[in-house]
Amino acid sequence: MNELKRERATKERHSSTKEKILDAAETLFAQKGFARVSIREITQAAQVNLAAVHYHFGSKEQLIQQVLFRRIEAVNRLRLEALAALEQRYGEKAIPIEELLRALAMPLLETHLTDEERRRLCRLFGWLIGEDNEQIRIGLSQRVQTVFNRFTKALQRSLPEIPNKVLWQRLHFVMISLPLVALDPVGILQRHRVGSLQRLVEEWIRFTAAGLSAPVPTAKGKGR
Amino acid sequence: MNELKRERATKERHSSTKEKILDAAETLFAQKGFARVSIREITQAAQVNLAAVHYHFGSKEQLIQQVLFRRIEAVNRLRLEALAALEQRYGEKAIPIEELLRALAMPLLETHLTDEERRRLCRLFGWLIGEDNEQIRIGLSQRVQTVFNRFTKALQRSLPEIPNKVLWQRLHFVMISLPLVALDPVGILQRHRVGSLQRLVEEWIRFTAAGLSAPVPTAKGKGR
DNA sequence: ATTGGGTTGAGACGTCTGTTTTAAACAAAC
DNA sequence: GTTTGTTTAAAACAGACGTCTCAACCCAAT
Repeated sequence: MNELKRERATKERHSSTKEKILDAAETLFAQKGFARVSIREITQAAQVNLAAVHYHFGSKEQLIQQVLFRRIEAVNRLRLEALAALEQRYGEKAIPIEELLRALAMPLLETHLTDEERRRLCRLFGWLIGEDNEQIRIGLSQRVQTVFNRFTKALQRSLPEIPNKVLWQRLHFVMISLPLVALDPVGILQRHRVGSLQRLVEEWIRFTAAGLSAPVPTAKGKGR
Repeated sequence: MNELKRERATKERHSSTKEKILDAAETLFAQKGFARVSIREITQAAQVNLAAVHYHFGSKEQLIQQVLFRRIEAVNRLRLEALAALEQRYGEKAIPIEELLRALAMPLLETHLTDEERRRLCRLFGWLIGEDNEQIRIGLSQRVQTVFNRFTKALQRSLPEIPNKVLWQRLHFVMISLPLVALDPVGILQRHRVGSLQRLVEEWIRFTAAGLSAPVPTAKGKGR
């Protein structure tokens, strides 16, 4: 009952106050980090009242969480959809690693994003790395877990000779480096004209695909 | 003249006010990020007067830069020393990629650091990624450049079949992922008992070595 | 012993922060 | 019409913030 009423009341023009706040906050957080953005800045950008943040979210801390969780869930959804499409396409056959990596990277490279928006999105995840708020870390790893499991399983079929545990670890290396490569914090794109981010990501795919496939040393002697 | 006087005056017990501030600031920045640490917090931890920060550094912004530059220069020094040692050891022969990667990783794994200090150091570089202050970015890439060039050159001798440009790019992937792996933001170490950070870094070395060595596709047709 | 410059101490400066409160509107549901 | 959930407006709160001032201090050089 409450939910229905709220839903209709807030859908005045398909962008509720809550959403406006989330959108503005996400943009600003991505630009300057969580601490350097004030609630006043957010409400001003969103063109809503200052008190609205505390009405809808309770505190700045909870707003930050909502911003992050909304975005990570969207990315997760896209990744799982891409994986499902691949599984349907390949059926019984193992999916090439490169395709799996593309499915992971794609949500950060969506064509409907401008280059600037893409950078913002990646930067948002970049800020996350230093974050040590326990609630955020927990909520985040919970949300990422299913994506991890599904992709590890798919990888396992493509790389049967590599133990599950090692694949898990290597997938971490992959997931950690991706947003940073897409963010391009050192400016590879400008320095050597790589052309486009897509080209850079293709290089990253070749790099990580080889890393994932690296032979593991056998228990006795050195596996060369 | 001024310099001499200052040098002697500040060397009261080999830890000057300036150094105490830098040390305390580094620790706190690593824990909470640059914005969330106040200079009152820093001076309190360093047991110096509040005004000392502005006397020695001018502003908080410049203090941040000093903290970063001091640390990156220390890491650079260790990396170049390790590389020089390798070059002496191997002489004419090409240095194995794994050894080069170890030389890059070593400064973050120095044994005289506790696990907690190591995490702090890596986290400090983590915060850096999101930073978009231009002065910091410029000062930083300047300082990293020589390390990059020297290691690329060494890599080139070990991987002659890979074009220089590609090696440069791949080295970026390596350098970006290293501090994050050492920081272990997702907690691989705890989740699967990898044992120690050293073990994890060895896994990272195997991963990145394979990535660096990945064959590049030839201009015509797909280089498989 | 006194001078003088690098250094420190304690305090105050506006300004901005997150948060809370109060009152008044507004739209839709019953 | 009344209720209910939402939104706005304006103001205030206490506290923290970066910065600045200025007298006091220390210690080598004269």
